[in-house]
Amino acid sequence: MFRVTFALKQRRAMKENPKREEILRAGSECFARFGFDKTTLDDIGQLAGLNKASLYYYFKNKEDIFIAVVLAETQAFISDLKTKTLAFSDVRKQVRFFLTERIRRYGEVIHLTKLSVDHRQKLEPMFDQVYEETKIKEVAFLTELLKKGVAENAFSFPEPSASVAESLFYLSDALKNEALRSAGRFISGEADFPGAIEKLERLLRLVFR
Amino acid sequence: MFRVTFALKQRRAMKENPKREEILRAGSECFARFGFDKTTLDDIGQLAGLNKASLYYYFKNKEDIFIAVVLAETQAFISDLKTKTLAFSDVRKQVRFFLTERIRRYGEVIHLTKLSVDHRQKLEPMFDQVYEETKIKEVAFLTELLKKGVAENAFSFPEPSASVAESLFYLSDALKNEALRSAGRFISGEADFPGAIEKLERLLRLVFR
DNA sequence: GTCTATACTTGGATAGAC
DNA sequence: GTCTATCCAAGTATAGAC
Repeated sequence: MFRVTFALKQRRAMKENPKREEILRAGSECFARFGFDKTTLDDIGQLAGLNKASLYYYFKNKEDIFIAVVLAETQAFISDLKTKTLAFSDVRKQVRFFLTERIRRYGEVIHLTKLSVDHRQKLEPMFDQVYEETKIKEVAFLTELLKKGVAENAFSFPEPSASVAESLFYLSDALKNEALRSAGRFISGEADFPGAIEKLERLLRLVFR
Repeated sequence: MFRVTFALKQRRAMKENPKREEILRAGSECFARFGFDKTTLDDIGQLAGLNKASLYYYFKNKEDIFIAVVLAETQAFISDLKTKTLAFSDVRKQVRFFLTERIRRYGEVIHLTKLSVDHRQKLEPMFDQVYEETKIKEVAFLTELLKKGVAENAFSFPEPSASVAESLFYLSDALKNEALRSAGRFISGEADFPGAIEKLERLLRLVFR
């Protein structure tokens, strides 16, 4: 329910506000290059072709721009992940790709989370919110994949596909987060994503026999 | 003459001022990560373990720190280049490596030149100075290589080694700069150094028969 | 030599003209 | 909707205590 409201707001914002979109593009570029702290509203404004004061017409403050950027990037990330997943012909390969790729690709998006300790604490609730949003969609997608696999007799489970999907998703996520945490959370650099992917693949080999 | 004075100043500064050295290390790290504009004196001070006001005991201002960092990095770059060059046994290979490697390696040092247009104009004379400094040393080194090659009968020229060295050096430099300029000078990113190296190597094959 | 205090400049944010 | 003017906080730089 919240999800629907949210998605609608997003879609409307995107379709009916080209300037807002432009600001998001500018923000995304600046945050990626400089990180949150080192990005100024002048940076974003100049890139978007607007006076910095005008940014406040579209967003509450700098953090709000950042949140919107993270949200948009996450959305695009998931959307692209689904497309790439469905390009595989074999359902097992789809499941495997979806679960491992989201770990690997997380490393590419993570530049957005170059935050000072101060801002990290302030923005953490927002991250959790985006995270919950995304989780629901991802689990739903994975559930569809599994159901399809069961229907095609590619594999079978003693439990409902939805529960299996949730378990597998949490597994993938736990491995991703562990890789992150061991490298200092929200600090880019040296998270061992390849290690996490390797662990996950070994586990999938067991699950699929 | 200027060169000698300069080198002495450098050496004394390095040997007798461990704190100054520490500031340069801190500055180098910050400038590399954030660029000149986005680096604050607090960033450097904290990393060097000094109050930002104390930085002014060692340096005139922020630009002065930046200049010293560029100088030190350039020095280290050339010194390392010489060592790596002399590791080759064949004189021809030494010449070839020296001329191509300095193009390739320039790309790694270039992060230091992430400057706003404003600061770029202000600091350009300084860059030219460092550049002239370095050029003399590099040409001298290349001249030695060529003389050695001639003495060993590895190759011969109708002109003095010093003039040939200068010509070859300018060639290498022109190719480097062209690659830079086509990508927007002092902007890192997409300079075509591989292309420049390729051109140079083809030319060297002609020069050495 | 290093720091605190402070003058001056730039960045984040608001008010209000157009 | 967008901008100028303006407030307050952070950044650059200086003066001066210790």
